[in-house]
Amino acid sequence: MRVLFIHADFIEYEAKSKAMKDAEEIKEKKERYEECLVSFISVEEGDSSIVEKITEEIEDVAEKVGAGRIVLYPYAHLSNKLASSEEAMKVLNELEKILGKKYEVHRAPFGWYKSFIISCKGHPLSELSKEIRGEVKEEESEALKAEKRTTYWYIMDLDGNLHSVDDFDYSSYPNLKKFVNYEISGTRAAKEIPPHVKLMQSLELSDYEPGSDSGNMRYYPKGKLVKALIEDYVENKVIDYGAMQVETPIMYDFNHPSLKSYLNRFPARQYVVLSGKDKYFLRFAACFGQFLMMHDATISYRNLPLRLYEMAKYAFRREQKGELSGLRRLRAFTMPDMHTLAADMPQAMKEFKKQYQMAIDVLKDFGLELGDYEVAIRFTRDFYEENKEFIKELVKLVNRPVLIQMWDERFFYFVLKFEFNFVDSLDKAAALSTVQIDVENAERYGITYYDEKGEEKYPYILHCSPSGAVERIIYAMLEKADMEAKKGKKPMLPVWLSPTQVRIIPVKDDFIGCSIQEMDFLRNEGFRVDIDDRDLSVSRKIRDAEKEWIPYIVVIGEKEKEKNMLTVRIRGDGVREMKREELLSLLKKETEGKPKRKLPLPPMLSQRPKFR
RNA sequence: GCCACCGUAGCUCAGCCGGUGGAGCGCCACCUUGGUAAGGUGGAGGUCCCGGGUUCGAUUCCCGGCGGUGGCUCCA
Repeated sequence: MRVLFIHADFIEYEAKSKAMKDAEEIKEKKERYEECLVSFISVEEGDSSIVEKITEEIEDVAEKVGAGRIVLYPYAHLSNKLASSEEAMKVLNELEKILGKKYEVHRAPFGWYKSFIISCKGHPLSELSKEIRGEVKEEESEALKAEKRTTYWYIMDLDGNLHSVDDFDYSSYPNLKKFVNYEISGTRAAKEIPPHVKLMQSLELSDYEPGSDSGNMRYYPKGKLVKALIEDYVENKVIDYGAMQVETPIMYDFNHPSLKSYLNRFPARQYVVLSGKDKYFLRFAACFGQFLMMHDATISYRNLPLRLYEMAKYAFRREQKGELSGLRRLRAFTMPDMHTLAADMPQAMKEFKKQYQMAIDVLKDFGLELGDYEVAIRFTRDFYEENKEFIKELVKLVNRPVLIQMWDERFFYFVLKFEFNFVDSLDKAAALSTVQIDVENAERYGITYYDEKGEEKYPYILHCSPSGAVERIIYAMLEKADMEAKKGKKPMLPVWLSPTQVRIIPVKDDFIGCSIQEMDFLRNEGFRVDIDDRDLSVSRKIRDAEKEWIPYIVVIGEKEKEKNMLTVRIRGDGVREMKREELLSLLKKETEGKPKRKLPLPPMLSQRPKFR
């Protein structure tokens, strides 16, 4: 329903002629009402099921402007998806009846061309429009209610026994306790800005962008580099795993039949793009493009498991404003998204387990070990009854108790799912890696393969994000670094992700020349090196380098030149003298097997602007 | 969407119980040529978020907006 409210000194209207055959019969053609809230109403499809909600909204407005008299004025011109005239009449009559209990209500005739004169009061609330929608929301909350009724929570221990979440002994697993609280009851976090927000700003990684919508961040050169390296890393990982990288559009037609029904399964709000007369939504994952591609492909059982992968940049979810938080929860984010077609459940489970292991490995390379995150495994009761041993094996692989959520019935499109959840210092949990076994969408999208007998079949689809959103990885790394700093450790990023890996500090200008030589030596090996050539004291330059979390700081002066050695300050590990080759092999060791990218900033610090 | 807090220099913030504003950092200049977490001096830089009200006078008080953040609801 769409409503335009005008708080009026008076409205006067006159029914002129019938606009349709089944216009209602009327006695009085002309009416005038003083001091009233005029509600111009377009009844839309499905409104008859949300009359209650509509009355609440209208009452809300009437109360705000202090109106005791309401004029309901059928007005078809606010919407392009009008309800049938029968439904519209029904809704209007009901509104009149319900509102009539509290207010003096008048209704202008339905189905007539009318002339009217209105005098709007002109105060701030005197003009107001509302779109009242309930259809999707109602369905969703029903589903949610049902989910809550039939959801069971457990902790599974290493022997595969299920414990009630209330009775489990969490003394060795404080973070699991926090995670369980967060999942089941929600937490009251302290009123604080999350530590990673200050870090992302002070390290010049990323920042809020006031010129965009909330939750759309800007990334400074260092942040862009870290992000790009994470993306490179995940991309390499899934390609090694056997995925085929593709690229798909970021916006889709609202009215595409498969997408439409899938959208209804996803309650999150979308960004809508209006282009001419057409309406599109921005993708919230890479599912659509990949599914549509798979739909058109000719697939043999020999091709399975078949894996498509895309770095969804961006995925858009129009989260509620108050829910946005730094890099933890965004409206535009970067998500590696892989979909695997599996012939049958055994193959799907085999893939699931491999991807589970891959996720563990991936997080480890970002410095997030088992114990830095909590594991949740969710499934339907049927799946569990048939595959108890499989679940136990998953728990053994992480070697720690796991939160279990079980549903009597399947509410979502999957029968099995896991996530790795990072628990931060404010006791908030955020999902990182996840894999799901989808039993619904192959059919919805018409994705099929031909089996050994040449018969066309629906495969299972695994959704996998091996790392979770790239921004969330940065969030988790920064939050973890902050926790370590609070324990007295020096916070840092893994060396392969450090924007500057080696900072060279010449003791005075005379040594800039040989600093450049040292820089070039390491740079030719693919490392990111810069030189602090600013006119500042050595200790000041050290301080700045430490504040940037630079893993290796090299001071070059007379001593070094004479002895042909480097004095290297290793982050968190004191100062050591070494040959340049030794530093090189340290760097190689720290970054082995990881992607490399060039320094995204001028190597001379005097050339750099401050972004903050 | 609801609630709370905040909005003053590029950044972090102080201040004004009403008389058109400060600090530190950063930036610029000069001095200093340095040895492992801040060398010194000086300078430039402001629509005190916007609109209205009260007042002789509002950055300050009041009302209303807008923006930001945090919490709640929500989170496939």
